Amino acid sequence: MPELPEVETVRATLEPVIKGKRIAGVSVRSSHCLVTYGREGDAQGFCEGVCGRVIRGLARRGKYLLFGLDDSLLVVHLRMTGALVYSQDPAAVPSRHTHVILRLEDGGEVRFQDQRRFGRLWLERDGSVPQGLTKLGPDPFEIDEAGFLLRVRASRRPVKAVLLDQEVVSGVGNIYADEALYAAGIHPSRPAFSLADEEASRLYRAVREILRLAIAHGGTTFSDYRDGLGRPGGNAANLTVYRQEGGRCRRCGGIIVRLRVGGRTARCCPGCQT
DNA sequence: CGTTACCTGAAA
DNA sequence: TTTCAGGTAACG
Repeated sequence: MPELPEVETVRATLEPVIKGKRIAGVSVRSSHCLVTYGREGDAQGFCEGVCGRVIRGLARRGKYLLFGLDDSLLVVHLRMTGALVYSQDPAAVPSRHTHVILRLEDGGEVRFQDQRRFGRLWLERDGSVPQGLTKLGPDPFEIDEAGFLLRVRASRRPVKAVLLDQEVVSGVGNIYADEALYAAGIHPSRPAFSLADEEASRLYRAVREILRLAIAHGGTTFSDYRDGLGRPGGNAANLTVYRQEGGRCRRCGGIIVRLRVGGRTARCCPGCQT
Protein backbone atom coordinates (compact mmCIF):
# COMPACT_ATOMS: atom_id res chain seq x y z
CA MET A 1 0.00 0.00 0.00
CA PRO A 2 2.07 2.89 1.14
CA GLU A 3 4.67 4.32 -1.19
CA LEU A 4 6.84 7.36 -0.57
CA PRO A 5 3.97 9.91 -0.54
CA GLU A 6 1.90 7.87 1.92
CA VAL A 7 4.85 7.15 4.21
CA GLU A 8 5.91 10.80 4.11
CA THR A 9 2.35 11.83 4.99
CA VAL A 10 2.35 9.46 7.96
CA ARG A 11 5.68 10.90 9.08
CA ALA A 12 4.50 14.49 8.73
CA THR A 13 1.21 13.94 10.56
CA LEU A 14 2.63 11.73 13.31
CA GLU A 15 5.82 13.54 14.25
CA PRO A 16 4.22 16.70 15.71
CA VAL A 17 2.04 14.71 18.12
CA ILE A 18 4.69 12.23 19.33
CA LYS A 19 8.01 14.11 19.24
CA GLY A 20 9.50 14.56 22.68
CA LYS A 21 6.97 12.16 24.24
CA ARG A 22 8.07 9.30 26.47
CA ILE A 23 6.84 5.78 25.74
CA ALA A 24 5.18 4.69 28.97
CA GLY A 25 4.14 1.19 27.94
CA VAL A 26 3.60 -1.23 25.09
CA SER A 27 0.76 -3.63 24.31
CA VAL A 28 1.65 -6.46 21.98
CA ARG A 29 -1.52 -8.16 20.77
CA SER A 30 0.39 -10.14 18.16
CA SER A 31 4.17 -10.44 18.10
CA HIS A 32 4.54 -11.76 14.53
CA CYS A 33 5.46 -8.25 13.30
CA LEU A 34 8.28 -7.61 15.77
CA VAL A 35 11.99 -8.09 15.13
CA THR A 36 13.92 -7.22 18.28
CA TYR A 37 17.69 -6.95 17.77
CA GLY A 38 17.33 -9.48 14.98
CA ARG A 39 15.07 -11.87 16.89
CA GLU A 40 11.68 -12.39 15.26
CA GLY A 41 8.61 -12.28 17.48
CA ASP A 42 10.46 -11.19 20.64
CA ALA A 43 7.75 -9.17 22.37
CA GLN A 44 9.39 -9.05 25.78
CA GLY A 45 12.68 -7.72 24.46
CA PHE A 46 10.78 -5.19 22.38
CA CYS A 47 8.85 -3.89 25.37
CA GLU A 48 11.98 -3.66 27.51
CA GLY A 49 13.79 -1.91 24.69
CA VAL A 50 11.27 0.86 24.07
CA CYS A 51 9.57 1.45 27.45
CA GLY A 52 10.78 4.59 29.18
CA ARG A 53 12.44 5.97 26.05
CA VAL A 54 11.67 9.38 24.59
CA ILE A 55 10.81 9.68 20.89
CA ARG A 56 13.39 12.17 19.66
CA GLY A 57 12.17 12.37 16.09
CA LEU A 58 10.53 10.60 13.17
CA ALA A 59 12.38 10.31 9.87
CA ARG A 60 11.73 8.60 6.54
CA ARG A 61 14.02 6.78 4.17
CA GLY A 62 12.33 5.47 1.05
CA LYS A 63 9.25 3.67 2.37
CA TYR A 64 10.76 3.12 5.84
CA LEU A 65 9.86 5.12 8.95
CA LEU A 66 12.57 5.64 11.56
CA PHE A 67 11.66 6.49 15.15
CA GLY A 68 14.72 7.92 16.87
CA LEU A 69 14.66 6.76 20.50
CA ASP A 70 17.13 7.67 23.25
CA ASP A 71 19.47 4.74 22.74
CA SER A 72 18.01 2.88 19.81
CA LEU A 73 16.18 3.06 16.51
CA LEU A 74 12.69 1.76 15.83
CA VAL A 75 12.28 1.07 12.11
CA VAL A 76 8.82 0.45 10.65
CA HIS A 77 7.80 -0.75 7.20
CA LEU A 78 4.07 -0.73 6.46
CA ARG A 79 4.34 -3.02 3.43
CA MET A 80 0.87 -3.48 1.86
CA THR A 81 -1.76 -2.73 4.49
CA GLY A 82 0.09 -1.45 7.54
CA ALA A 83 -0.84 1.80 9.28
CA LEU A 84 0.42 3.79 12.24
CA VAL A 85 -2.40 5.76 13.77
CA TYR A 86 -2.24 8.14 16.69
CA SER A 87 -5.16 8.26 19.11
CA GLN A 88 -5.84 10.32 22.21
CA ASP A 89 -9.05 8.51 23.02
CA PRO A 90 -8.37 5.72 25.50
CA ALA A 91 -11.93 4.42 25.02
CA ALA A 92 -11.50 3.86 21.28
CA VAL A 93 -11.46 0.09 20.77
CA PRO A 94 -8.50 -1.06 18.65
CA SER A 95 -9.44 -2.80 15.41
CA ARG A 96 -8.94 -6.55 15.19
CA HIS A 97 -5.87 -5.88 13.03
CA THR A 98 -4.13 -3.78 15.67
CA HIS A 99 -1.00 -5.72 16.61
CA VAL A 100 1.08 -3.28 18.67
CA ILE A 101 0.20 -0.21 20.71
CA LEU A 102 2.82 2.26 21.96
CA ARG A 103 1.31 4.08 24.93
CA LEU A 104 2.73 7.53 25.54
CA GLU A 105 3.18 9.25 28.88
CA ASP A 106 0.64 11.97 28.06
CA GLY A 107 -2.21 9.53 27.41
CA GLY A 108 -1.86 9.40 23.64
CA GLU A 109 -1.01 6.18 21.84
CA VAL A 110 0.32 5.00 18.50
CA ARG A 111 -1.32 1.91 17.05
CA PHE A 112 0.28 -0.35 14.48
CA GLN A 113 -2.42 -2.13 12.51
CA ASP A 114 -1.97 -4.35 9.49
CA GLN A 115 -4.60 -6.54 7.89
CA ARG A 116 -2.25 -8.63 5.74
CA ARG A 117 0.44 -8.89 8.43
CA PHE A 118 3.36 -8.14 6.07
CA GLY A 119 4.48 -5.02 7.96
CA ARG A 120 7.40 -5.13 10.40
CA LEU A 121 8.78 -3.19 13.37
CA TRP A 122 12.52 -3.63 13.88
CA LEU A 123 14.15 -2.47 17.10
CA GLU A 124 17.83 -1.80 16.46
CA ARG A 125 20.80 -0.48 18.40
CA ASP A 126 24.50 0.11 17.81
CA GLY A 127 23.73 1.74 14.49
CA SER A 128 22.50 -1.48 12.89
CA VAL A 129 19.51 -1.40 10.57
CA PRO A 130 17.26 -3.96 8.85
CA GLN A 131 18.62 -5.62 5.73
CA GLY A 132 16.36 -3.75 3.33
CA LEU A 133 17.54 -0.39 4.65
CA THR A 134 21.24 -1.05 4.14
CA LYS A 135 20.77 -1.65 0.42
CA LEU A 136 18.29 1.19 -0.11
CA GLY A 137 18.99 3.59 -2.96
CA PRO A 138 18.37 7.36 -2.78
CA ASP A 139 14.82 8.58 -3.24
CA PRO A 140 14.00 10.74 -6.29
CA PHE A 141 14.35 13.93 -4.24
CA GLU A 142 17.82 13.00 -3.02
CA ILE A 143 19.49 12.72 -6.43
CA ASP A 144 19.93 15.03 -9.38
CA GLU A 145 18.98 14.21 -12.93
CA ALA A 146 22.41 12.91 -13.88
CA GLY A 147 22.45 10.54 -10.91
CA PHE A 148 18.96 9.31 -11.71
CA LEU A 149 19.86 8.62 -15.33
CA LEU A 150 22.99 6.74 -14.37
CA ARG A 151 21.15 4.50 -11.94
CA VAL A 152 18.00 3.82 -13.92
CA ARG A 153 19.64 3.20 -17.28
CA ALA A 154 22.22 0.79 -15.90
CA SER A 155 19.93 -2.18 -16.48
CA ARG A 156 18.43 -4.17 -19.31
CA ARG A 157 15.28 -4.95 -17.28
CA PRO A 158 11.93 -3.31 -18.10
CA VAL A 159 12.02 0.32 -16.97
CA LYS A 160 9.07 -0.23 -14.67
CA ALA A 161 10.84 -3.08 -12.86
CA VAL A 162 13.84 -0.78 -12.40
CA LEU A 163 11.68 2.01 -10.95
CA LEU A 164 10.24 -0.49 -8.47
CA ASP A 165 13.70 -1.72 -7.43
CA GLN A 166 14.35 0.00 -4.10
CA GLU A 167 18.10 -0.46 -4.49
CA VAL A 168 18.07 1.68 -7.63
CA VAL A 169 15.72 4.43 -6.46
CA SER A 170 13.69 4.19 -3.27
CA GLY A 171 10.11 5.18 -2.55
CA VAL A 172 8.44 4.42 -5.88
CA GLY A 173 5.81 1.66 -5.86
CA ASN A 174 3.24 0.29 -8.27
CA ILE A 175 0.90 3.30 -8.32
CA TYR A 176 3.45 6.01 -8.93
CA ALA A 177 5.61 3.96 -11.31
CA ASP A 178 2.59 3.59 -13.62
CA GLU A 179 1.63 7.24 -13.21
CA ALA A 180 5.15 8.55 -13.87
CA LEU A 181 5.67 6.36 -16.93
CA TYR A 182 2.38 7.60 -18.35
CA ALA A 183 3.27 11.22 -17.67
CA ALA A 184 6.64 10.70 -19.36
CA GLY A 185 5.12 8.87 -22.33
CA ILE A 186 7.27 5.77 -21.80
CA HIS A 187 6.00 2.20 -22.12
CA PRO A 188 6.57 0.20 -18.89
CA SER A 189 8.13 -2.72 -20.79
CA ARG A 190 10.88 -0.66 -22.41
CA PRO A 191 14.34 -1.90 -21.44
CA ALA A 192 15.70 0.77 -19.09
CA PHE A 193 19.01 1.08 -20.94
CA SER A 194 17.17 1.93 -24.16
CA LEU A 195 15.79 5.24 -22.90
CA ALA A 196 17.12 8.23 -24.81
CA ASP A 197 18.47 11.20 -22.82
CA GLU A 198 15.29 13.13 -23.49
CA GLU A 199 13.07 10.25 -22.33
CA ALA A 200 15.05 9.55 -19.18
CA SER A 201 15.02 13.25 -18.38
CA ARG A 202 11.23 13.38 -18.78
CA LEU A 203 10.94 10.34 -16.51
CA TYR A 204 13.05 11.96 -13.79
CA ARG A 205 10.92 15.09 -13.81
CA ALA A 206 7.68 13.07 -14.00
CA VAL A 207 8.56 10.89 -11.01
CA ARG A 208 9.34 13.92 -8.86
CA GLU A 209 6.24 15.82 -9.95
CA ILE A 210 3.91 12.82 -9.46
CA LEU A 211 5.30 12.17 -5.98
CA ARG A 212 5.18 15.86 -5.07
CA LEU A 213 1.54 16.09 -6.12
CA ALA A 214 0.63 12.94 -4.17
CA ILE A 215 2.31 14.28 -1.02
CA ALA A 216 0.43 17.56 -1.41
CA HIS A 217 -2.82 15.57 -1.42
CA GLY A 218 -1.93 13.39 1.56
CA GLY A 219 -1.32 10.18 -0.41
CA THR A 220 -3.61 7.76 -2.26
CA THR A 221 -6.28 5.78 -0.41
CA PHE A 222 -8.15 2.86 -1.99
CA SER A 223 -9.09 1.05 1.19
CA ASP A 224 -6.49 0.63 3.90
CA TYR A 225 -4.14 3.57 3.78
CA ARG A 226 -4.56 6.15 6.54
CA ASP A 227 -2.29 8.96 7.66
CA GLY A 228 -0.92 9.27 11.20
CA LEU A 229 -4.21 10.72 12.40
CA GLY A 230 -6.39 8.06 10.77
CA ARG A 231 -7.47 10.11 7.78
CA PRO A 232 -7.59 8.80 4.18
CA GLY A 233 -5.54 10.53 1.49
CA GLY A 234 -7.06 12.56 -1.34
CA ASN A 235 -4.77 11.72 -4.25
CA ALA A 236 -6.92 9.02 -5.90
CA ALA A 237 -8.61 11.74 -7.97
CA ASN A 238 -5.26 12.59 -9.58
CA LEU A 239 -4.58 9.10 -10.97
CA THR A 240 -4.56 8.86 -14.74
CA VAL A 241 -3.81 5.17 -15.43
CA TYR A 242 -3.45 3.25 -12.17
CA ARG A 243 -6.59 1.12 -11.75
CA GLN A 244 -8.07 2.97 -14.72
CA GLU A 245 -7.98 0.07 -17.19
CA GLY A 246 -10.90 0.15 -19.60
CA GLY A 247 -11.17 3.92 -19.21
CA ARG A 248 -10.15 6.58 -21.69
CA CYS A 249 -6.70 8.13 -21.91
CA ARG A 250 -7.00 11.87 -21.17
CA ARG A 251 -4.45 12.69 -23.82
CA CYS A 252 -5.40 10.58 -26.87
CA GLY A 253 -8.78 9.12 -25.93
CA GLY A 254 -7.48 5.56 -26.33
CA ILE A 255 -8.30 2.76 -23.90
CA ILE A 256 -6.10 2.23 -20.84
CA VAL A 257 -4.90 -1.37 -20.77
CA ARG A 258 -3.52 -3.71 -18.14
CA LEU A 259 -0.44 -5.88 -18.64
CA ARG A 260 2.14 -7.83 -16.68
CA VAL A 261 5.62 -6.34 -16.25
CA GLY A 262 8.26 -7.71 -13.92
CA GLY A 263 5.76 -9.80 -12.02
CA ARG A 264 3.46 -6.86 -11.28
CA THR A 265 0.36 -5.49 -12.96
CA ALA A 266 1.04 -2.39 -15.03
CA ARG A 267 -1.46 0.02 -16.55
CA CYS A 268 -0.67 2.19 -19.53
CA CYS A 269 -1.97 3.87 -22.66
CA PRO A 270 -0.45 1.99 -25.62
CA GLY A 271 -1.07 5.02 -27.84
CA CYS A 272 0.78 7.57 -25.71
CA GLN A 273 3.45 5.36 -24.16
CA THR A 274 6.13 4.08 -26.47
C1' DC B 1 16.55 -12.32 -14.52
C1' DG B 2 11.42 -14.01 -13.56
C1' DT B 3 8.61 -16.55 -10.14
C1' DT B 4 6.90 -17.68 -5.61
C1' DA B 5 5.82 -17.15 -0.82
C1' DC B 6 4.21 -14.49 2.78
C1' DC B 7 -1.25 -13.14 4.66
C1' DT B 8 -6.15 -11.54 4.69
C1' DG B 9 -10.23 -10.02 2.58
C1' DA B 10 -12.81 -7.95 -1.19
C1' DA B 11 -14.45 -8.46 -5.67
C1' DA B 12 -15.13 -10.94 -9.94
C1' DT C 1 -14.35 -20.58 -6.47
C1' DT C 2 -10.82 -17.90 -8.25
C1' DT C 3 -8.32 -13.73 -8.72
C1' DC C 4 -6.37 -9.70 -7.21
C1' DA C 5 -4.20 -6.20 -4.01
C1' DG C 6 -0.32 -0.24 -2.41
C1' DG C 7 5.80 -4.75 -1.01
C1' DT C 8 9.74 -7.37 -0.32
C1' DA C 9 12.77 -11.40 0.18
C1' DA C 10 13.99 -15.84 -1.09
C1' DC C 11 14.06 -18.87 -4.48
C1' DG C 12 15.84 -21.30 -9.16
